Amino acid sequence: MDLPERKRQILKAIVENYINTAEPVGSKMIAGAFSQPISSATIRNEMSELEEMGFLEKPHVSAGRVPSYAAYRLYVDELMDSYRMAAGEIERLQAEMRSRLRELDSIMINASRIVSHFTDHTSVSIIDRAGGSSVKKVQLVSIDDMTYAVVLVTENNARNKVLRLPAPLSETEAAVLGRAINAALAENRLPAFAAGLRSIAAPGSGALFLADKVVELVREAQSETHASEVYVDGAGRLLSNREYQDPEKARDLLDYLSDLRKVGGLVRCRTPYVVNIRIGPENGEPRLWDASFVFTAYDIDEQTRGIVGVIGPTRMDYSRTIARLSAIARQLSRLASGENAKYKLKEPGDRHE
Amino acid sequence: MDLPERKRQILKAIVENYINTAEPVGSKMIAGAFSQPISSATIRNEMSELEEMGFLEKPHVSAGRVPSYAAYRLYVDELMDSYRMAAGEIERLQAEMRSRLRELDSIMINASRIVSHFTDHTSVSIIDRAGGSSVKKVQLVSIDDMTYAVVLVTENNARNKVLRLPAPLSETEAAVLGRAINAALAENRLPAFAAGLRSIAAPGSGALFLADKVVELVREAQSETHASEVYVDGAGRLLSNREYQDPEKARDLLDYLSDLRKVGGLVRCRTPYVVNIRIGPENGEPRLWDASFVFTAYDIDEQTRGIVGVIGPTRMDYSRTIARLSAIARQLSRLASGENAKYKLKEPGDRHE
DNA sequence: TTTAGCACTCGGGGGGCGCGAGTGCTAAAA
DNA sequence: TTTTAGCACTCGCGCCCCCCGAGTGCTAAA
Repeated sequence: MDLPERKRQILKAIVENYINTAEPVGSKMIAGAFSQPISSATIRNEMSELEEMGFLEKPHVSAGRVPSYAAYRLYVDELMDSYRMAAGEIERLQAEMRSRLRELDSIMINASRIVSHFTDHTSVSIIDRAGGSSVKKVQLVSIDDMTYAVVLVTENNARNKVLRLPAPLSETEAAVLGRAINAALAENRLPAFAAGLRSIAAPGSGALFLADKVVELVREAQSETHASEVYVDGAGRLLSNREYQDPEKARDLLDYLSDLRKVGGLVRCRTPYVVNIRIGPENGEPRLWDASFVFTAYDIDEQTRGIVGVIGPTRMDYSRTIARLSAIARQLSRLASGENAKYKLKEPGDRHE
Repeated sequence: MDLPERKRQILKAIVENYINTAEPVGSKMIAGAFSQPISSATIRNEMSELEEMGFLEKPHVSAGRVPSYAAYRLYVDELMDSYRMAAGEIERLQAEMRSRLRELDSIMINASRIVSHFTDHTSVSIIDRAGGSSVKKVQLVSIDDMTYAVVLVTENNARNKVLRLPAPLSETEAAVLGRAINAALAENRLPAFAAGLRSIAAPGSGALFLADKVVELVREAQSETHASEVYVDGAGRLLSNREYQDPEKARDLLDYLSDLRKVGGLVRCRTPYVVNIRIGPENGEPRLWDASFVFTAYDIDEQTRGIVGVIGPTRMDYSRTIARLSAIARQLSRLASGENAKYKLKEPGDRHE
């Protein structure tokens, strides 16, 4: 973007002012904010040009100007200073994270809580199994002869699902079935195995039902992020923003956020530790047109990636948010990979797109 | 409550009117609603008596009256007609539930969703392990030699937690440890076993760490409802109510709801299929003073109880909510116990307190 | 005991008004 | 040519005021 230096400075000042005050910015305000004195008339000229270029908008004739989406985009791409967290902030963050994140599988919920708390925005936390979480092992755990827990063991996580069988299955039968399933799984011919079983076993038998379910669960585990792996926290903080004082708007957004599958689908982010920013319409989803979604990924292991992000008004303090998010992501990754960081970590605010 | 019949009718009409309109109710309004003609002056006399008795309040001199908490209490206890769901409604409910609730352990999340959808209120869903969920079996599943999933099998559910060990532990060692733990668990001397292990095993060894963690997890499983077993859905629906148009109030309540532990603590409900109603201050929690919490429990098994409920303004349509909630609870229990209902089920709206 | 009538109360909505922030334009200064 | 000062103009917002009307309590008659 080959915008003359002075226009850039003016635009930057306007965006930052608006971020802080949520009120349209006038020419005098900006004139006062410059080091070398410059008259408000000059600013006005520049501003009306910036408006023609599509960076500013007027809510009405005699109010100041408000940044457009294009302005925010330019701001985060080129104008924004990167914010560095003070030592104290970082310490508080680390302390809080250490105390909360003792177990690996509570990472998601707690990450969400921490992000929301430290950024003062509504947060989203997602587990993303890139290309599927290659199930390594399946364990059938008998609860009673009609009820089994299927434990799927993946790279460094496990999850279980409890199923009720249509017909009883003894523990020894289950053990046999379990071995067969794992053998099939290792050779990657699980669906074939289940199909084969269908011709042998009695229809409606517990073993057949269980085998089918396992195939389904494994497939599910390997495909998309699913709802149980999306978590939203701090929804109430949305309401603190002036733009969501209108209950209609807030309601729309909250409703959207409670559809976790959709929220999970928002994220297409493959490069870890790069902070992604989606401003307004860039999100696709109409209900997010006046919201921004800022998120970043962290590695949990080679197959699994966590994503944390915040949702707030387009007028959010991007540079603070970015700094905090990436600090949190680095910490998370460090904790997830057991302190002995296998992955090269970037400095906060290094890159974003 | 020995209130004369006419006063009861008037109070009932006022409460119902207010539930529908959210606006203070005047004497004429009520006079018109009666079958035998009765003058507004008479109503006014009655109303001012009801006010003295603490059932009505005046927002200001020249508005109508608004029911007090006591009035809602009396209303749900004695005045309210019980609402019966139409056949169509029940069918839709059952269809939706069948399609959503295939797996047992997704009950909580989906129950919440269904309740929110059918009652049009914010819903809460909790798993309550009355007196602890007696862990029947512990399974150690190796992910790699530094990482294990501990699967706790309870009456008819399972949950797992992934732990990273301080030192490696082979799969065969884990199997031995697993057997020992289960033996100890069966005889209810698990803590003693872990303590004994401490004197034999090397400090900092994987086995010791794991054993300690298992003890901790079992204890945790046996104690309180914990955060991962509380789920809130449809938070946005709060904002549809006139009383939460004020973002301040809405924010307070949403913040409260996002503290899941606290929400879990709200519920002290031991009798299943009885709809409990906590009106305003009855909830204890100050942030719920102008909200009502209506909930009911359903049996999952002898040890485990699910709780579903809704949170809304004190002016909520109690009788519809009660009918729907108890229909949902009965369905849930039926599904959870595999259609062959072991528990005697009540009719909807039968009892509540 | 009920009812009609009446004076009184106030909250809320609408209209009018003035303030002030902000703009665009023009003309002079740099 | 660019910057700046000056000025007329616009218009949203807050303020005040006032009136309307729903609703009340009281009193006196049925």
